[in-house]
Amino acid sequence: MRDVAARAGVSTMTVSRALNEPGKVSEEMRERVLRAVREIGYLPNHLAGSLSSNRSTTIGLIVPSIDNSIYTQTVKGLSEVLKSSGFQLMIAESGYDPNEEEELITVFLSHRVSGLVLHSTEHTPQAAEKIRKSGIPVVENGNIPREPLDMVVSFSNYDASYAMTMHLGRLGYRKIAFASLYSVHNDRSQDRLQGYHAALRQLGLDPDPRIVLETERGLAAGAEVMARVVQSVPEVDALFCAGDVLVVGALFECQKRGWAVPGRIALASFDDVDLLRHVSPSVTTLRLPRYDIGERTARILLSRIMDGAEHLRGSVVDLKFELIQREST
Amino acid sequence: MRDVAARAGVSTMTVSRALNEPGKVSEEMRERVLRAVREIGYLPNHLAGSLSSNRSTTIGLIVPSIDNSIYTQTVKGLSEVLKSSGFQLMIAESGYDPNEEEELITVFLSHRVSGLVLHSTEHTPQAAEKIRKSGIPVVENGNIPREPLDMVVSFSNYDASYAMTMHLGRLGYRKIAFASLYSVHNDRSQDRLQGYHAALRQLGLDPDPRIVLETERGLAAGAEVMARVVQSVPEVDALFCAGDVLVVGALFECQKRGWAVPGRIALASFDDVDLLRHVSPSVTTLRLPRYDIGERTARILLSRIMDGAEHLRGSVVDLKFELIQREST
DNA sequence: CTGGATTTTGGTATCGGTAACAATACTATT
DNA sequence: AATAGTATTGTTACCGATACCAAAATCCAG
Repeated sequence: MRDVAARAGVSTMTVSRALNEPGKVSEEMRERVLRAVREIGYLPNHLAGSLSSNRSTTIGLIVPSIDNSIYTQTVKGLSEVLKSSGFQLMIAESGYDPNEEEELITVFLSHRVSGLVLHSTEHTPQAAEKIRKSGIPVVENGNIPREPLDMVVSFSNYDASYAMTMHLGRLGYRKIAFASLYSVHNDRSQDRLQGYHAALRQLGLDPDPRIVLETERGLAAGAEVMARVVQSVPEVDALFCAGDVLVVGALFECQKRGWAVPGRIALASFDDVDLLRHVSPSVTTLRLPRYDIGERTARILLSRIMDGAEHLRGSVVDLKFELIQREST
Repeated sequence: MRDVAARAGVSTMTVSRALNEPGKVSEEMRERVLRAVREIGYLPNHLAGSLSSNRSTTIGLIVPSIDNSIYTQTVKGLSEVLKSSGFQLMIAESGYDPNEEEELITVFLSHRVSGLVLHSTEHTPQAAEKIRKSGIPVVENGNIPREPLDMVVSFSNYDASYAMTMHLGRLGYRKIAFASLYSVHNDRSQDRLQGYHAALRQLGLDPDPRIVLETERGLAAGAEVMARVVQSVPEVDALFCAGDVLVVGALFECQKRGWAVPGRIALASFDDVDLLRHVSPSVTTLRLPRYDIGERTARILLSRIMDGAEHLRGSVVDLKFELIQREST
């Protein structure tokens, strides 16, 4: 930058202004500076800029696991909005471990990110304290937590799970099994389970621990769950797979065993991946606002960061989901 | 940091060393400093550190599209290795546009990333020039380009496509259709197409432009391609879907129409997603070293950055793929 | 044409660290 | 015990930008 200033015969301050606040510099100066920039091939140093101005243009994002396709839409939403405002995304994965998350938060804070997006809503007390102390805005967006750190943009896993279970009940299913991913350190899973139970109560159905299962991700796990449930509790007439692509594994298993869907057993899922519309029978599921979550998250963060919109602190955006009835129920 | 130094009664230099080069500081000092750090709740400022030392611990990654599950494994490999060395990942998407990519490279360079990972291997001349000028190490990992910018960690799309086409030929298929994603600004698609053609020549089969199609991503596109190919050229006996989950859409379409797979038509795919093993018939495909690519990319980058391993400049790591024969062919 | 208001430009300190070298304390050797 | 050698700590300058305030240039009404 020194070189640019020298070449253009102006001070570094003028160069800085020409680049960042073009309005505050005369037409002539601006052109002179820009020409010098081009001639020298000058590339501003963002680190120096951020350090000096005490503002940064990076946002930290922590997801439980990067190789999980359900986040990709959200990340895309985030990324697109942030990019249009010149912000950069730093991404890391916590492996569903709150301590790991705390560590990553520390790292991001030391990188002076100007905002944080957390997919998990379970945090260590120290993590919460560090964030509070740093004063930067945070958005949680995997769930609607009982005690938000700050802002929230999400749908309610509880409501969604409740809605689907109620839907199954209204369709006349009476022995509704429930499969989810492991709920340890996964409040999304926990809330889905609770929504399921609440709906059962509402429907006047008795909970049966034999048909409530937790498993790992993947098609094989879904198939395994399907087989186990039907064999241990033959009177089961529906299976609600509240996670990942479990339902597809379950469906394949039914096809293999010759169990009619929904004749023998109905199937419902949680996330509307493209696949569910194309399999046969097509699968009843919930359409979740994955992309919107990312987009809104970015917008609300940027409002806080750029416009200092303090009135948004602590705001909770509960985005709606949609239940899609298809052939499998 | 000033505060920490004061509290511990030492100079800032000693604090800096205690934190970053513990070996160069006496046991006693180290403890004194660490205690002060804890008491004050001091968080180092990475921006300042990087600026001062002219080293950073961030790596820039540019993928064509974030919401594409084929990258997630690679990103995971990258992320895990980088994290273990304290490096951070900045991710952005170029939307398959080289100009956009150039823009992002510029941004990353101004953030002083210490390395770049590019999934695309098609770049603007200016982008190449900027990278060269910056002197930072780069890894391309979506393909093996004819003229690498610097280092490459990938499998060969050409070889993989060639191998699968040859495989189909050896199995006796004579009218092999080929479907890929649009190849404009997508050298991976282009190379796959060339590999296909090379194999046809080797097999002594005539190319037929009517059965070489490009389409968009998604199941619907795969289904559409399937229907179109069979109807326009009934003698087709195999379809090689060289991209995304096209093959699944194609398979569903066959099931819907009652076309036996592989009786009426054989199906082969490019990427071994979990699904292909579980559908019926299971689908012949290529197992690509997605995770390994990320891992190796990270390792080779770190060698260059931390150990200054200049002998690695320009090295090309051609990771092997594996052809998995299943029921569909 | 002049004085004050306004716009444009520049000088200097500073952001929070680290590099490079200087100074001091400690060890080992003869 | 003296000296060279090594380990530890401190001093100072600087990384590359921006904030803050001062100075110069421009504008405009009276």
